Amino acid sequence: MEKCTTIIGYYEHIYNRKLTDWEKKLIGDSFQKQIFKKKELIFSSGDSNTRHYFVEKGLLRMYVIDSSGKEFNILFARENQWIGDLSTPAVTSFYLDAIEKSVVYSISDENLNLLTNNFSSFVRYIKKSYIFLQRRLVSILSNTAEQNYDELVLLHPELIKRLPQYHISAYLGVTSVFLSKVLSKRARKKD
Amino acid sequence: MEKCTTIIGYYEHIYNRKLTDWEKKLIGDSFQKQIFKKKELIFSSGDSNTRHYFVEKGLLRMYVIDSSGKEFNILFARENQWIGDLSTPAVTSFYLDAIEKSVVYSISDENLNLLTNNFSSFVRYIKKSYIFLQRRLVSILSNTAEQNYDELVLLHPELIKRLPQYHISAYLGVTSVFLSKVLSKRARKKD
DNA sequence: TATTTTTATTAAACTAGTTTATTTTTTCTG
DNA sequence: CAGAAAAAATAAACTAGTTTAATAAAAATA
Repeated sequence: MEKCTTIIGYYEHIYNRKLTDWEKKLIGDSFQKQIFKKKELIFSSGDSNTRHYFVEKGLLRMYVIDSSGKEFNILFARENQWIGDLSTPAVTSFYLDAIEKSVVYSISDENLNLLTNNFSSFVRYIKKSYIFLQRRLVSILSNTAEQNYDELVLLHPELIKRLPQYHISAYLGVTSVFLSKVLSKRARKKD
Repeated sequence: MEKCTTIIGYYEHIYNRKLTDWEKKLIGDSFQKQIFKKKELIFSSGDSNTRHYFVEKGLLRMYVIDSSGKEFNILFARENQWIGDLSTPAVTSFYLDAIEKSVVYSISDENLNLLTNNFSSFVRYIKKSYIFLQRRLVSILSNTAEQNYDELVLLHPELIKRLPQYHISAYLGVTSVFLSKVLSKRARKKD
């Protein structure tokens, strides 16, 4: 499986030892070498079971498109970096494309799990935290403070009740004065 | 170790099986029950080797304070949720405090690693990704677009060279028009 | 329940960032 | 290297969000 030398090198670096032939075979069988040309779309919002990508050469970006069609970049990956939606195999809300012609090794979530027997609670915790944070970043980048407030009400109504408003505004990235203005304007409209 | 019933219950839920007495002892020895009163500070920016916290009862928040003294909340944790700075044992730039009187179980990063033998490359990848994203969120919340541009130039000069400016603006969460304006204004000043 | 402290509201002047459209510059391709 | 296409700059009118400061309402505590 000489085609996977970069990935094998990466793992040997991470583990700080040579890999066995068996391990090398496992890697060779799990990863798939792919070449994407400039601007090529790798996965789209709506796709499920997206793969994880390790960049050998080139530059990828993961991004979202908001309701008005605007793109917001979430992450870039260049040589020797990983990129992908950690919420896989769930349906993704991200797009992944190549900014430059890129050579990558991709792996399914299932194979990656097999490779790294990662079903411990801590891994779940990190993964969930990461997905949560990613969602937040997307919201902050692409929504107004008012939209983010509504989202918070929808997803975490208990928090709204338990938190003083100034903690909520700091969470949304706006001043307490502004949040108060937004809410009072809205309350007035309802009457 | 009956004091850790919540944590043991949590692990039994995660693993979907009963824990052995040995495992229960390990948990009992690793975790430390703590009670924090309302507004009590748990850790501060500058602290190193901060612990991970599992909330049994109450509400915690992790936040940053920007250069102008403004607070931005990064994460809240209520019953049965974890909170902590995943970049530990490195020096943290976060603050953690209790919004309500809280009962928690805390564990050191070292013990958590022992408990979940998590030295696989995938765990490192998630952890690094998470820390990276967290840093980005903090920047987006607390800096202007211009400051974020400077930070990007400082930390990732290669990216600036490899990316078209409109991808950078989308990364910073502003329009390409605005970034262009900021940069040209600054270029004019330099002359 | 009266008082103090904390939290939320309002106002007004200001700044950061958007939108749309046009022009200029740079990069890609035949 | 000419022409087309992609990216960057500019302008101007606009909106989202900030700042400071004063007032009002709600919550905690004696």
